This record gives sequence, structure tokens and C-alpha cells, in this order.
Amino acid sequence: MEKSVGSQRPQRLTDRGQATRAHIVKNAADLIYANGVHATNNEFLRNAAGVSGSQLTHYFPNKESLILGVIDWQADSVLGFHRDDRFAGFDSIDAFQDWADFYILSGRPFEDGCGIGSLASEIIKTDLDIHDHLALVFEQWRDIFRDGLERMQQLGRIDASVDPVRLAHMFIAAYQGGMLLAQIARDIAPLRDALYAAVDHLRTFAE
Amino acid sequence: MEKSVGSQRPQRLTDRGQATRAHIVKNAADLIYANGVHATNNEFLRNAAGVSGSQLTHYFPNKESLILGVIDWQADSVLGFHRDDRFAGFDSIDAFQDWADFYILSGRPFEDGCGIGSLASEIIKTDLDIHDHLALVFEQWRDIFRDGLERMQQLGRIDASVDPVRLAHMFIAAYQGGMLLAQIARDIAPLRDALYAAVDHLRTFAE
DNA sequence: GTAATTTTGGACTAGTTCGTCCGCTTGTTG
DNA sequence: CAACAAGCGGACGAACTAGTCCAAAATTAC
Repeated sequence: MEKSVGSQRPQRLTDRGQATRAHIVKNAADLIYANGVHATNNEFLRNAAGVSGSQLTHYFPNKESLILGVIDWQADSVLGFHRDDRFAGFDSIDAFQDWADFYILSGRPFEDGCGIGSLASEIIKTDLDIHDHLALVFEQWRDIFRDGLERMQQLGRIDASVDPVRLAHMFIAAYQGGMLLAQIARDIAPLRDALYAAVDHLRTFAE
Repeated sequence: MEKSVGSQRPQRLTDRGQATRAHIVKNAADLIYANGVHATNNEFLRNAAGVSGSQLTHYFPNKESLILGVIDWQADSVLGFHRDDRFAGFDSIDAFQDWADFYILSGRPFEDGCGIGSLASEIIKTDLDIHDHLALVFEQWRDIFRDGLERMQQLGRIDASVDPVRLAHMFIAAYQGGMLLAQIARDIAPLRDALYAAVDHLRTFAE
């Protein structure tokens, strides 16, 4: 995640340069999450981040490299969130319930919603050479769930016959699909229903 | 669905005009599904549909109206598919299993995949006045599932305590999320896992 | 302290895209 | 057949955007 293509250095970066670069990426991520990739142009980004045009070029020679930087940023964000201690590596049904509740009970699912899903769906059809990079992030995410489910099996908390990968896919799909439906309906209900149904399904394997 | 904003007539359409308009919409839908809204520009569409620039303007005064036309087309496509006799109104678990199998066993989930999900995620953040229109389509889709599940309850096929809307949301979310993951991973597995897990969950309520 | 390097500013350009415009062709109506 | 409307073709223009370029300011290295 550190040494990605998006992290290509123009030459070398001083501390100040790294700070400016991070500042640009953060603002770009916010703008893209709010308005989409296409609507996030040079000018808006300059105004939002308070930088000049040459700075964008200096740290990101083209838009593709900027998007890669944003993907890295979003990937760190979502993976870091799921690795937080509060979820204890997803080794219990309660952890999954807490995870679902976080989005539903926070009352602001879209603000805290992972931006990498919507970003992915927006650029998945472009010819950007981002596919493998993106696939890796979702694999890591799935593995967090899978590892937790495997540990639950070892601990005898769920049936040994279930396929952890399959359930991990179910959880991420429920989240991504639920998020899309919630955005379309401007209502949290579809997300809540999808996430709680997924947790309920996990619960049917409890021992 | 018929008298939508996207169906605004320049003045009146003869049979020939309607044919040309439908031809443009069909090609636009294909191009957008394959390359996304942004990459589908005037020129590509002219070449693909074999029409002139003025024809695009004639039938669709601006790009937004064209996108609305494509949404209508995709909505008819997905709703028509789900109302097909083969699914018998989704009044049995087998119908849901057949529905899931269709995408998995056809071997070409992306070709037959509903284009309205990816289209929705791409334009959901734009300022286009499409939100309500899009929400209505997904409501109708959900209601197809909901009605089937309610009938299953009346027929005593599933437990009367389950919430049909909730399960309907689960199915659509599993499909949309699974599709996204499948496209990212270039692998049908996440879609298969999500859909089959959803059907399995429904099965836990069988009586 | 000075030379080299990095960071920054902002105007400018080349390319793209949506939509307009004018005129021609086809067909329909009275 | 005449007048009018709809369908059609393709060039053109206005607006927008990614990326370039020339310097200046700040920082670091020697």
C-alpha cells in the first residue's frame, strides 16, 4: 500500500512536500467522494486545497496518478477501520453486529461510508490501469472477514462446515449493495436490512 | 415509465422517428454499459448508431435527456426480466434459486447484468434531476420481490414472521454488491457467494 | 554565503465535447 | 401538386479541462 504507483515521487519529497501532497490527496478524496471523479476538476481541487496548478502537476503528473493516490488513501482508511481494536478481528458474531450497527446507528452512514466502493464503481469501466490495485484492496478487506470467521470456527463459535470466504463475500456485497440502494432511495433502510440480514444469516451457523 | 421526462418529444414523432429514437437509445445504453456515461460522447454514439449529430439533438436536446431515455430503457429491461413468467412472480424458493442461477450459470453475468445498477452508481452524485426517477425503478424492483415473498407467506411456504421488504432489500443489495465485487475481481465468485447466501438465508425460513 | 534543489504561482495552450445552425431530403396533408 | 412538417447531414462555435511552461520564492546542501 505504501509503495504504490500513486506514490510516485516527482524527484524527492521533503517533509513539507509530503505534507502538501497529503493535503492534496485528502482534499481530492473528499471532493471525489462528494461529487464524483468526473466533477472533480483541476479548478475545484485548487480552490479546495488552496494550492496552485503547478503543485498538482508537481505531485501528480496526471489525473490517473492522483486517482491512484486517492485510492491508496481510501484503502488505508477502510482497511484501518476494519482492523480497529473495537472489532477484535471479527472473531465473534457480536463483532459483526457491532460493525453493522456502526453504519446504522451512527446516523451518518454516508459520511462515514467507505468511499472506495463508489470510487471503484465509477472508474471500473475506464481504461485506467487501476484494476489490479483495486482488486487487491477488496481482497484484503475480504481476508479480514475471512480470518475472523475462520477463528470463530476454531473457537467453536460457528459451524465448521461453513465457507468463510463465502460469508465474507456476502458481508461485503451486502454492504456495498446496501449503500448503493440507500443512496438511491435517500433512506438508510435498504442498507440496514441488508446488513442485518447478513448478520442474521451468520447467526444461523452459531453453535 | 412511458411518459417519462426522457421521453419528451421534440414535437411529434412519426413511426420512422420513433424507430430512430429507439435505435439511438439502444446504442447509447450499450455504450454506456460498456464504457460508462462519461466515456460515451457524441462522436462514439454517432458512429455506433450511424446517425448524425443533429439527430441526437433532434431526439435528445441535451445529454441529460439522453441519459433519462437510457434509464427508461434499462428500467424496462430489468423490470421486464423480473416479471418474466419463468420466475412466476417469485412465489417460491425455487424461483429465487432460478433467479440466482441465471446469473451464475449463464456464464456471462456481465453481459446480462442489469445496466441500471452501474448507471445509477455513476450518476447518483451528479446534479442531474434523476434521483426520484431512479428511486422509483428500484422501488418497483423491490416490490416484485416483496409481493412474491408475501404470497409465499400466504401460501405457507415461509414463516409468517419474516419481513418481506427486508428480504427484498437483502436480495437486491446482494445482487448489486455482488456485481460490483465481481467486476472488480474479474471473477464471478463474489456474486455467486452473495446470491447463494441470500437464497440460503431465505431457505432458513422455509416451512 | 552561495549554489543547487525543491516548492510554489499563475497564465497559457492544445484538445475535447456538447450543443447550435443552416440547408437539404423525405414524407404527409389538403 | 403544392405547402408544410419531420427527418437528416455535417460543419461550426463556445465552453471547459488536463496538462505545460516560465519564473520566483523558499529551503537545503556545501
